[in-house]
Amino acid sequence: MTNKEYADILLPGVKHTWEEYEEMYPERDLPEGAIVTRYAPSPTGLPHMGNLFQAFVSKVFSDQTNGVFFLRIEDTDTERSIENGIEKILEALKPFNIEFTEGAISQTEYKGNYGPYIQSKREDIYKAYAKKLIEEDLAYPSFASKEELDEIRREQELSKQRLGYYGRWAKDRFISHEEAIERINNGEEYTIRLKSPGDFFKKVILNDAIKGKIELPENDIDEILIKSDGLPTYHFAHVIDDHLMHTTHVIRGDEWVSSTNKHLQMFEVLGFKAPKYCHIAPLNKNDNGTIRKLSKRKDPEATLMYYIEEGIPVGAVMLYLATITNSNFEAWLDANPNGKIEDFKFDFKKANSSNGSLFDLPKLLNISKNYLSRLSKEEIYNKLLEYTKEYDKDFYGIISKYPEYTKDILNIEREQKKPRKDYAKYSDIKQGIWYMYDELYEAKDYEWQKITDKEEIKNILNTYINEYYDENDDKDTWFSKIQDLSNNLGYAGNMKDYKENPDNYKGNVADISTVIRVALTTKSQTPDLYELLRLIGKDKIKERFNQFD
RNA sequence: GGCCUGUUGGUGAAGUGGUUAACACAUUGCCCUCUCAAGGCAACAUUCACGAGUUCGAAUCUCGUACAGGUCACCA
Repeated sequence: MTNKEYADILLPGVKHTWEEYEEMYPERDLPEGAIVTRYAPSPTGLPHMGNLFQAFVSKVFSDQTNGVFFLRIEDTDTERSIENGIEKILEALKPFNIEFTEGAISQTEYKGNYGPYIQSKREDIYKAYAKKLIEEDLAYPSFASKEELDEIRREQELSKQRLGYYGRWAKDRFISHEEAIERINNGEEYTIRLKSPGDFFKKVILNDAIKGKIELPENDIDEILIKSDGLPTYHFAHVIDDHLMHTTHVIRGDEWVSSTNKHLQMFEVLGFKAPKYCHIAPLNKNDNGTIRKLSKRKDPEATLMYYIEEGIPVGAVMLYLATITNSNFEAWLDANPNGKIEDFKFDFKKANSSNGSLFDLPKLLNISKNYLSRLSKEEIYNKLLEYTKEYDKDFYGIISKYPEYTKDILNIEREQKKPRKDYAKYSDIKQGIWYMYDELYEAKDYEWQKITDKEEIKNILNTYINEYYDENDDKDTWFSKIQDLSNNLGYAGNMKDYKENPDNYKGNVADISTVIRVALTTKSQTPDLYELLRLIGKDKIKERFNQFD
């Protein structure tokens, strides 16, 4: 019996030969230096921050070289795959502007010439290549059951040997074709394993684009290529797919580095050119002093929905991911405040090569503050509208009723060189400006400061509104009138005077304006009082001044 | 246990044989100021986990130790 006939028996019904597949997926026609990357999740749940980070890095590198960034679904674990996994992944990623140039669109559709992009639909392809290896006597059927494998492991542990199906432990390597066929005919289940040519005591070099040179022992384990359900293992699927899809850079989590010797070996054995590997460190978190990987189950901030629900701007999240990717991004942004992520040249060498970066929420919030302060009033108004529509319907109703008024409020000290930075999230905004709306304003819980005497307060307010306040004043005359008022009532209009001789005065101009501020808003801390008064208007100011008693 | 990787201030980090060891966040203090938010200025690692070695010279190179992470599935 020839090896070819043997391969046909082991993997029957394969429609195409590997040579045919090679022709079906030719080299890509791309400009010099174009990077082809992919995001290759298993549809076992929703993507989390770590996944987003990986996708972000992959996209950034392909974008800046006019390359390709595609989505491949790795669903060879039928047990763990969830319903509508692809749609859920796409939907979760959508708000973060992760768009793919090609790949799966839904369970049944895809775009691009290298599909299908769902591994369970590529079964024939993997088998075609497995057959090639069987024909070349580089792969063989293995009948070892779960129990037998457990037994081997036990023995290895007991005798303190390296774990795995290799060398003399790989007994099925030596099964004759005849015996194999007989056992198959008897209905025994089997896998296809690689006949590993590796020597554990020799080294293979992985030149990682991020981590640099890493020496690994050659792989000598007879890794499973095709599982007994006919689907490939991750390792085999990765090698076949990234070869056929012409991935130039495999960007993945660094939990894979210790398996990379297997992958390099498979590329070699199949005669393929291996891609460049870029292993990125995981996102960590400081949990009461211990550093651990960000966990989807334990950490709310690991889930993508957290950011949407909290109202943390997606744009800020992306800026934060950019600074984690290349720490010099931050300095660049500082020098180019209106710079876009697309304009920054990312570099693998500048990526964090250690054991992981701390995912620091306070830092992200700081970036977010700056981000929000740079938006125009229209931009922030529209974003706020979007957010409240989903998460604060009452407030949504109010701000959509008064669009121009709301924009003016949001614009206080905004469109200037050093804008206010008081909000890190869309959800912070309401508590900063609620008192500007009659629908939300309540004349109670006044935060009076130094001046608390009711009669004194009334006197200040009445004098101010009747004798001093004029809506047509510009800011300077507005303030000088407050100073006049202060002087006339026995308060220092000038802070310096007050500081020099505090005993000469009942108080100072700050106390006076605080009274006005609190009477108007109930709060002692607000944005610029001049703007607030102007926006509220004289009639309503009077109304509010009369409400507190 | 084997294999791989890492360890720079409270935190994230620059740094690749000669630097006063960048920068950012946080913190503290001062200034500015009608409150706040900002902004400005300053302080914060005599030292880069520890121990040896190479070198005129080491955070940077070598070895060892400690600690941390990853990985050793018919999961990805």
